[in-house]
Amino acid sequence: MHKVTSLEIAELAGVSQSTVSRALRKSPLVNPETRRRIQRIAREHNYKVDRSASNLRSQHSRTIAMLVHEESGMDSDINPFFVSMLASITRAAAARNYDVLLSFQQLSKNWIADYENSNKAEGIILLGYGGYTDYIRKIELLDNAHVLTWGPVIDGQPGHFVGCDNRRGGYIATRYLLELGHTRIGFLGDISDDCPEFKDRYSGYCDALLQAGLSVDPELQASSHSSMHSGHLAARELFSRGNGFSAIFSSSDLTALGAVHAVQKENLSIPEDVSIVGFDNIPSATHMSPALTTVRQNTVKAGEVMVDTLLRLVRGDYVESQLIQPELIVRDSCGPV
Amino acid sequence: MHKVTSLEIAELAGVSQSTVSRALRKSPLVNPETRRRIQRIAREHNYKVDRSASNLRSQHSRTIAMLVHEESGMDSDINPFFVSMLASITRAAAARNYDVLLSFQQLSKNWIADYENSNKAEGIILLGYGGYTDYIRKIELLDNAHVLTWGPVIDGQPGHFVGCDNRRGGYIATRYLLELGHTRIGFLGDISDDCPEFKDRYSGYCDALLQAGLSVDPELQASSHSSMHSGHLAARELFSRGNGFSAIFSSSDLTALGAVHAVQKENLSIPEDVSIVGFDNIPSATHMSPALTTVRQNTVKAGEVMVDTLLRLVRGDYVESQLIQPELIVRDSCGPV
DNA sequence: CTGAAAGCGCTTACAG
DNA sequence: CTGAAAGCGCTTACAG
Repeated sequence: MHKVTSLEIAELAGVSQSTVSRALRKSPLVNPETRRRIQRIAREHNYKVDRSASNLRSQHSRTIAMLVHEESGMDSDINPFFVSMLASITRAAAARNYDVLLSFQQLSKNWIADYENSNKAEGIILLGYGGYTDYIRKIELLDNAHVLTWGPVIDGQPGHFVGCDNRRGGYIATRYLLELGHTRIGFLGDISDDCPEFKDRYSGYCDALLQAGLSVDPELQASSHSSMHSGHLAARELFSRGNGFSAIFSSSDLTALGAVHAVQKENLSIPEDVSIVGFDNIPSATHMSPALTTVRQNTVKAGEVMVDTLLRLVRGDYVESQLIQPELIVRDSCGPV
Repeated sequence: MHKVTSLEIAELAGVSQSTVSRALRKSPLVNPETRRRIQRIAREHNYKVDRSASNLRSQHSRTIAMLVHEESGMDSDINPFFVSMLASITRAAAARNYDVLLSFQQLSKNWIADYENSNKAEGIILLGYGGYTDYIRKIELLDNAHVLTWGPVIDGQPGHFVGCDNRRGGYIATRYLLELGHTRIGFLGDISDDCPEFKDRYSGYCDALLQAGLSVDPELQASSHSSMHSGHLAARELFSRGNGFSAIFSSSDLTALGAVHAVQKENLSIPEDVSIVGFDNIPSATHMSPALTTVRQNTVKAGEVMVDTLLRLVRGDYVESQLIQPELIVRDSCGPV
């Protein structure tokens, strides 16, 4: 199959190659009628501008790279939330005429440098989970590169971040449970410095309790990372402590899914005996029974903000970390105490 | 930040630009010592070959495109199985020095043509679900393009496919349940022509039953596509028919997850009252309780086979559809009748 | 509004 | 084993 070039389109249209190039780039310099004719001929011949040539000449790849990194290897639960983010970012990029290169790997300084130095991508979006402290150490080495991370937004941290207002998310979830009359509310999630996002959700949980005149009982918190298995274990630990609780705020939906199993194993009903609120609004949250009340992180918006922010970074504009506002989605997993 | 070129590396190394190019491409023509020196200098200056220039000159993009398409829009369950495939394909491509462009969108003839005509990608991998009949109609329009699909392998179908030996998978799952003494085995999955993969799994199920001297009871089959919600409904339908069964073979793990919920809602225990076998071996299958016995589709192998097959297609080699052999993973969700 | 021309940074056939 | 040179297919400054 012969490859059509702009020169051939030019001959067919009876104009110069430069005019073809201008016409297809919608340059205002070209006579509208000429432009239309050229576009028609290009379409008829399935002509597409060669991206390598275009990139080389213009020194822009119009491509961003998306790196999904995991500390723990591939056999862990991949959080469906990240899959949504992946899709949103890809769509947002497409809408701005950018392509997305995908890579799954450990985070390495080389990988990042390679993508920019080789002109494969103008900037990089990092999605992942795992230890924050390790992570931030690697990010520090990269401050010249155009790298944007989905994650916790913390004052003074190196690098550029976009993330959810986790504290606010924790607050609205807990306040909702308080309004239903619950006073003994469990919290499922790792609140160490290595998980600042969960820690912030916990802070919001504490804010709500204190504001309601209640105290925070550390016995009601059980560590869990974002997986069904881990959530199941954490909920069981809460039960085994025997302190009694009528509601659970789970720092992720996957964790909540595991907790639901644990509750049902105790022959308790949701929401009659135990109310549960999750975090993320993954697709399964709608489909499980009872449908899960949860805190939605707006992935569509997040994807757009991330792409726009990255492109500003690429242009050299000043960029601040940004917070996406979460929102409570009320479904069937919570009831009055 | 100044961009380093091969010409500058050449000056630093005291050789010509062509020699730098050869050295970095590991050409045997270059004196080994010279090559090492050039490589060292390139490394020290963070030099990376400009991909646009390299691609333009060599007329190869060393990139494949991966299109994840959905009939049903983004708010459906994304099957974790596809996420594994995505990751495996990306890793396999990376191992072969290929980049992966990602796109989520409806399947369109244009999209495909654009990627090849613009030299963005040498070939395309299609991952998705939804109606097979619609799908095959679109594939038929593309037979010149380098497109490979993960899906059902059917004699005489247009296009190029790699898929799991679904019939065999259905057979080994059902045979295992038969060996445990089950004779009334439910099947969850859509067996219409629009879902040839599930239909094949059902054929394998029938094979095993017939081979054991049992007949196939259509009342024991309930339609379901691959989601928790749909699996939950299908299992409930099976219960409501009141025919009695002691085991369920579910045509996907997501469906099995929904069925587990339905069984537990009936106050029945797994595996004491009902045994369940799934299909896919998604990460949650390990983590749920009881851990799910399932048919594993080897996504790592599948990713490698897909990339290799696509690259052969790109080279113009003759390519046959290929089957990946499934394997039964025994966990805790099945017991003797 | 249009064309001729330069040049982006490589790869590789050709000559030695 | 090495270098000089052509050329991949565009974009865009320059001249008209």
